Amino acid sequence: MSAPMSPEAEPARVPEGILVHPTGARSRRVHEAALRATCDLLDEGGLPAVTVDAIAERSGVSKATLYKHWPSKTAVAAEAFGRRMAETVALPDTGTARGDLAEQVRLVSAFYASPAGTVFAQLLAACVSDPGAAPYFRVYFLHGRRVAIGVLWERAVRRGEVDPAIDVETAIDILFGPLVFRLISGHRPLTPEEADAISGAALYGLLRHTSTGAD
Amino acid sequence: MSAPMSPEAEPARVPEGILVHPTGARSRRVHEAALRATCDLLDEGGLPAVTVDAIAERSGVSKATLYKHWPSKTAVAAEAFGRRMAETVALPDTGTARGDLAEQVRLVSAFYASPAGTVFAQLLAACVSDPGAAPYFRVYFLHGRRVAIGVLWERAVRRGEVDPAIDVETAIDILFGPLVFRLISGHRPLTPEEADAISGAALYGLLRHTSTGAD
Amino acid sequence: MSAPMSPEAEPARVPEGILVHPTGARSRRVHEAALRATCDLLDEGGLPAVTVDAIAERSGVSKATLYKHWPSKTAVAAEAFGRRMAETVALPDTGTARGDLAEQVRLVSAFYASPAGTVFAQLLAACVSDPGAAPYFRVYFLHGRRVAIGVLWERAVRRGEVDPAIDVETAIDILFGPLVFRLISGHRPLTPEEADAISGAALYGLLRHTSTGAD
Amino acid sequence: MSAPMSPEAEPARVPEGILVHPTGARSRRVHEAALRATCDLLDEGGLPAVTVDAIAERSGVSKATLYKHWPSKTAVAAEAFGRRMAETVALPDTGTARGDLAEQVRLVSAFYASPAGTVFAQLLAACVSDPGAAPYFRVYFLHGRRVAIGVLWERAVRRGEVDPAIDVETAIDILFGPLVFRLISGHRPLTPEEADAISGAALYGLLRHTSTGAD
DNA sequence: ACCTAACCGAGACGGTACGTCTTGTCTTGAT
DNA sequence: ATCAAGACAAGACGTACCGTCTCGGTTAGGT
Repeated sequence: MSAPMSPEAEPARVPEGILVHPTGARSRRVHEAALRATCDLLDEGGLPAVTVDAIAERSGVSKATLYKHWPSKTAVAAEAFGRRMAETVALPDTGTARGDLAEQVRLVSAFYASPAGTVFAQLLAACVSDPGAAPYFRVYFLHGRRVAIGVLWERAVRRGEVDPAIDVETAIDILFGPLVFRLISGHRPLTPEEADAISGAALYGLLRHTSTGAD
Repeated sequence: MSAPMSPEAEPARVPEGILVHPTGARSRRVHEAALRATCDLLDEGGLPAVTVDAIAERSGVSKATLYKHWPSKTAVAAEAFGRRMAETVALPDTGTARGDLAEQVRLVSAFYASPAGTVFAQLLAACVSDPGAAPYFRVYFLHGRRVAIGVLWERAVRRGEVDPAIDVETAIDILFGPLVFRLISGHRPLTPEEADAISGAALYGLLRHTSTGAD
Repeated sequence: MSAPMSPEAEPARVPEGILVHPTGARSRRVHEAALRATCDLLDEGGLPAVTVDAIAERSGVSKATLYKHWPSKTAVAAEAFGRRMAETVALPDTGTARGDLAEQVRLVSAFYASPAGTVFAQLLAACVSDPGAAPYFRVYFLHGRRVAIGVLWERAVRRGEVDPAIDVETAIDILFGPLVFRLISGHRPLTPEEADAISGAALYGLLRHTSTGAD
Repeated sequence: MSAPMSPEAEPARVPEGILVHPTGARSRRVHEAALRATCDLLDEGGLPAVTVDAIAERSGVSKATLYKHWPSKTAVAAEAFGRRMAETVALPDTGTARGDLAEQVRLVSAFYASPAGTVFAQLLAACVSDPGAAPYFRVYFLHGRRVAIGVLWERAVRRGEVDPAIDVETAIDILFGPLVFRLISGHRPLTPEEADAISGAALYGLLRHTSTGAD
């Protein structure tokens, strides 16, 4: 949680792609005013409501200054959204890996189906056409989520419940990629039942479990 | 594959959300000219190059007419892209389900990593902020793909190689959702190795295969 | 009042610039339906509300047919307005020429200040950018007015009250030109008092009346 | 003659209806570039050639900026035309009021019959359907003309040649209203002879000069 | 009673201009 | 030196209206 954008501290240790604001005293004030205004705008109208002019007007930070702190409005929105959502990550602990992971898939599915999930989808989509914003989204939002789930996975590996040969990144993508796909394309709903079907298939695999008896 | 937009044929059987242009004789000419021009634009500059004005200028179809045929430029691009890609679906046949599915994941991964994959990502992203275009993308692109993979899955089910309790939709999302997630967010590369890791984990499941010994 | 556009009668005796509709039986119906619809539109929103599409929709007359009967929408509006206003010309008879003319100036001033006067101004203005419509406005509206005032003038000439050397056309323009100028440019109001000031100055001339005797 | 649009000078003393652009340093450059381009367009194709897009392209001033400086393209054209014509007002001095006024009517009549007169008519007409532009036309064109003629009239009043009871505004309208009427409606030509007929009738009045004694 | 034109409705279409919106750069002046 | 305020160019957007056109259906008048 060390503030990765603290400018005067170590401006060199910059996560690649993330701007470090100019020199540095009123910067903090500017930074936070902009993020707060952007949060409000996100609440009111989602990403479409986040306009550089709107942020400038709300926050009292001028457009020129905004462009010194972020490469684009999407980056501001990504950072604002990421910070706001940072506290909402609550890890389940059901006692078993399959229980934890299934519950987590349910939770994320519910999150995607909520208003905040809409904003998430908008940000994800915006990053496609705005590559400069992608690092912000990864650092300020995705990273925290992946770390959290990494904890679950590590626990499961330690317990010997999951296949240790599988990379945690792969596991995450298999569990949540389907949800993301549905969120974006909207070809299927994001209900708890669907979430369970997905986690079930992901945990046990698509192949037939012939093992037990004769086929 | 009867032209689904032929108006006088069956104007009633409209896939929901897909516009059927008003009456309809010169319509066909207009429709195809617009799609052809849009394809060219997609080739040259991806979705950002697809502008209503550009389509109009290239195709000789006026803007007003374009808006009578499609709800937005994204819809035109989705239909154009979908039609163009319709023929490229080639199903592997390796003899086993796990071989077929793994190969298909590799193929799709390669597709996503290609220039056309970039356009795919742009369209997917655009549909988030342009709901009117989503049906076009689903009908003209996604549908064909899902049907094709459905064939693979059916074959696998018939062979008894995969778990028949798993819905084909769920299977598809688990196999390709991770690829889509990576394509959009760019947090991980789309290499053949990664594709294999994903298909492997999806086929065999995340849980530890205790099967060998006593359970 | 003889229908000057009756086609089968004498299609040759066409006032220059006025279209004579094709051959001729349903023509009358079309003609009148269009004019009636146009009148309604003029009432509701003035000339800006008169759109070719709007006339077509209201009247049930197709656009193509409208263009066979009139060169432009302004022409339709001019004819419609002219016919509608034809009956409103009421000539004053006060006993003296100066009384008649002054009263007429007051009446016309009041007309210009009324809603119908707004439409008159719009039509006049439209004729500048739509030369094809000008003949319609002259024939169906201005002509009747000028004829009516010509009667007044003739009477005044016969009575020996006005200068017989002055052309009636000149007299008309001097009396009403100022009103038209004000109507269009809006630099001065169109009140009864102003009307009297204008007719007074026009009747007695701008020069000082030294005639009587010593001053 | 003091630049009436200099913003920082006295932004309050605004002729009603005339926009005063927001703040204002580069404003002057923009303002003049737009007016110059508009003048060129007026020369080449009259008011119909004056298009917001055309002005923007020619002048390098963006459309959005144009709309911040003027309420409509007609307003730009009116200001451009007015400024351009400002220097052309040359007052006659024949020694007598009737000579001066008659000559002025001839001059204005000739002006109306010239290409510039066509533009004048177009602007006058456009102001009917574009009320926002009318103040511009009055302030930048009509006002100068009326002031100039006011000088003539004052001189005539001082000389005791004209009726001092007649308001200068009324006199102006009676002398030039007929010309404007003819210009717009085109019912009569604008020849020098007609101009003399008009000024003669206006100066001496319509009533018969009878009266008293010998002529 | 037909038959053959002309006429008509309906409305799609290309074209042109509109007025608005957002982005990212640049300038000015105050702190 | 930094910043707010905001003007500005660029260019896409979606709409409106125009005038032309193509399509069938209808009506009439000549046979």
